[in-house]
Amino acid sequence: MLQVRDGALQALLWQRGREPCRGAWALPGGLLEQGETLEESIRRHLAAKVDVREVSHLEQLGTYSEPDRDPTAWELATAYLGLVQLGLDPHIPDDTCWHPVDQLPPTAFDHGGIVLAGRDRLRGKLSYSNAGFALAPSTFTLAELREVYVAALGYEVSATNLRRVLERRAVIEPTGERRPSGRAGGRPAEVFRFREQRLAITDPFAALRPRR
Amino acid sequence: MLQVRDGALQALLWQRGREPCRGAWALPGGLLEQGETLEESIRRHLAAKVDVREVSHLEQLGTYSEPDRDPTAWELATAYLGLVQLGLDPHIPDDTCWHPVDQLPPTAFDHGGIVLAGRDRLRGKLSYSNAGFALAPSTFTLAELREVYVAALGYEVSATNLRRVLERRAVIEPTGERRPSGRAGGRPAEVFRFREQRLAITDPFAALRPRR
DNA sequence: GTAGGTTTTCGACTATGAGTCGTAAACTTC
DNA sequence: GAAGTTTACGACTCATAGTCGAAAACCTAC
Repeated sequence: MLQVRDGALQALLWQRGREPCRGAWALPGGLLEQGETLEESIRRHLAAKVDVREVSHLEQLGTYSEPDRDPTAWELATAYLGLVQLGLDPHIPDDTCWHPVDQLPPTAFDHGGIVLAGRDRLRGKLSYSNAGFALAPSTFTLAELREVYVAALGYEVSATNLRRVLERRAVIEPTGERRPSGRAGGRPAEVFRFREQRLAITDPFAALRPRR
Repeated sequence: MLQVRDGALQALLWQRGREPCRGAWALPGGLLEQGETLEESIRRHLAAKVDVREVSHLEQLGTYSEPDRDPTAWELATAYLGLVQLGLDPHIPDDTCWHPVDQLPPTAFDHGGIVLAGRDRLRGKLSYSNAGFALAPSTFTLAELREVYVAALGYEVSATNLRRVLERRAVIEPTGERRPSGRAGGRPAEVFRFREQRLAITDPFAALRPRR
């Protein structure tokens, strides 16, 4: 579960109370039940930590099968990447906490690597899909959207470019509204929204494809 | 397992001899054993059908968990995408056969969808990675490489462009050799090779990233 | 040996998309 | 109203990709 908070991309982890890996931080999850889909299982276990309705996107990341990933038992794990929009602040239990993905605490099992894999997957998708919809609030100004992209990608992006690129690809559209900027005044910003609220690849690569 | 054969992208399938799905075409695979990695398991089962040393690339595709994907039992399956270079012709058993991915026969379970997912994954990676190394012969002329890309992508690509793009990204390099073209004569073609024989992302997106 | 046919290579031109920058627009506060 | 702040937008430049045509380098046949 990833979300942009305080200008940084953060992951939701909980601190294990018992062995193995007591005290280490782990991803939410648990065992699969009979006749259950992996996605159903993830949503069920996730529900113990957050309100699942606040998860705007969920996709399978990969299945980890190293025999020694759990020192006490032979267990496979299928990891999912979940995204929460900026601004939502789901209620979470006491043993649970958001951690910046670039400063992870000691993690249980291979969960640290999984978080980084999720981060990288997200970074890729931000460039060739409308994945931003799952991180940004439902409506936003360009300055706000820019902050989301900066936090998630880890490098500067220009608002001018961001607007041109996303508007040309028909990923975002203006709502027609305006929103006064912060307390310092200034020209009110246009309000935008994502056209789609589910993942769509933005016709990725003109590369190598004939024009007509 | 995908390979370009006869100018088309083809998948290796075997025909089931017994229920369930008797007579339908299935992907090679089988059950995971204790203490085994998923990749080890795939290689072990694959070895029953082909010489695994001829598989130039293998990556995890996804895990399928629909409860009714196998009508007789509740089973999860983790699918892998394997690639074989053009020109190799692995020895395969009698019940096994290559099928063009765009004209699949009736398939067992959800294997048809898995093949299409593998095809789409490949098509994406051809555009933003050096994945071509796993489909092309170890050395090749531009005309040959073009045929590989056309077969895999499903649309025309220009040899001029292909060369410029892949050379600029430092994905391929000339070997210095030349190879006389087909029987009709003509200027001998330069021989190229991929720089890397393992998957590498080709610094994907200048998009949104500052130049300096 | 030369002429004609074939295939590949390469340069020139064009189109498009992206990065940068500066200025205008539209507000706030004093 | 003046000064300050923030956003929007146009103009310019650069990089990359698509297209086309001519030249290069070979073959075969006469």
